[in-house]
Amino acid sequence: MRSRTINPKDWLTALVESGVRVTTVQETLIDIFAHSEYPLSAEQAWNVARQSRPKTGRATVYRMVEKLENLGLIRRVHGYQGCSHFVPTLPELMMLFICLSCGRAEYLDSQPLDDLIQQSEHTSGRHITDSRLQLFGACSDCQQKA
Amino acid sequence: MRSRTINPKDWLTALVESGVRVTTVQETLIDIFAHSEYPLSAEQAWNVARQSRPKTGRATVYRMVEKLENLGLIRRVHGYQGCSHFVPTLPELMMLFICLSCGRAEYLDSQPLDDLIQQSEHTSGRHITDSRLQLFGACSDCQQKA
DNA sequence: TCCTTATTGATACATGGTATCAATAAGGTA
DNA sequence: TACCTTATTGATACCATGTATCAATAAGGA
Repeated sequence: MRSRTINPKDWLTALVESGVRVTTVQETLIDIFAHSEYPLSAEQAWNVARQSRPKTGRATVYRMVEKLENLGLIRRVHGYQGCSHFVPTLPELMMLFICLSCGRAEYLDSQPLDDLIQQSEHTSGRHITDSRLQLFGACSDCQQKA
Repeated sequence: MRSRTINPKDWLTALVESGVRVTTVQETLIDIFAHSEYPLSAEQAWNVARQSRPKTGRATVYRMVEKLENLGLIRRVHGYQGCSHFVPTLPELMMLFICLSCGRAEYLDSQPLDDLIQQSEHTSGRHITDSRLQLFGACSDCQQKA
């Protein structure tokens, strides 16, 4: 169910196309977010970044996180541990699932849900432009262990 | 679509049953949250509360908000303005809709969605215990004006 | 290689939320 | 009703997370 096809190179390309200069901090942070299986906060990303790049500034990381979010490359997780963690965005629109036991983020096909939403738009007169759709629980691994 | 049946008296009852003493701050805050059409933050609730009760303490309001949330009487809105706003919880499980134009919160029937989720549980081996389901866009009023 | 300028990192600051603790007031009891 | 115990409150100080500022640095075109 977790078929992530995230290519850090594409992220760099997206950044360049947004008109910024390519720096080593960017590459470091892109790598961190693109490869983490767990939602990361800016603070956590900062800590990870300094392991390989000790002088990395805190503000810089916060700025990068904001930029990555604005470009749609990472996506905020609205969870129990707060709302300041991020996961990579998949190319397709997918629903997030967070395992409360192991903390991992999984992506679920949200097509049926999208259909449902589109249907309701017609009948209600509302116009839906964005959604925040997340599920919490136990992933199948953790479910089996329990 | 917005059929709110919230009774402040029930909230007081719920508080009492949770084993706390009934105070005037509680009544003030319950009234504020139960009657607001817009999601309110603790800070906003504090400001409103002080209009009728000037000496109300900030920490007290934060404490009450936490208590009301724990009792399930109010519910956190995960939105664009941050994740620190709250709306009254309806007796039934409903999906939240926030109008990005007027800011009002509406409640949508989430039964079809619940069915969908339950279905996916069977096929995936996951166990879903909680969900964060919110939609954003323009309500039918704002949609017509545009 | 040089030069311009976006980006960075250090610092100070703002905001949102929490811990502490003496003063207050609920509400049971005599 | 007055009293007493103790939960709750409000003021303050505090902490954590995020943002503004600005001189120093480094991208990358000329």
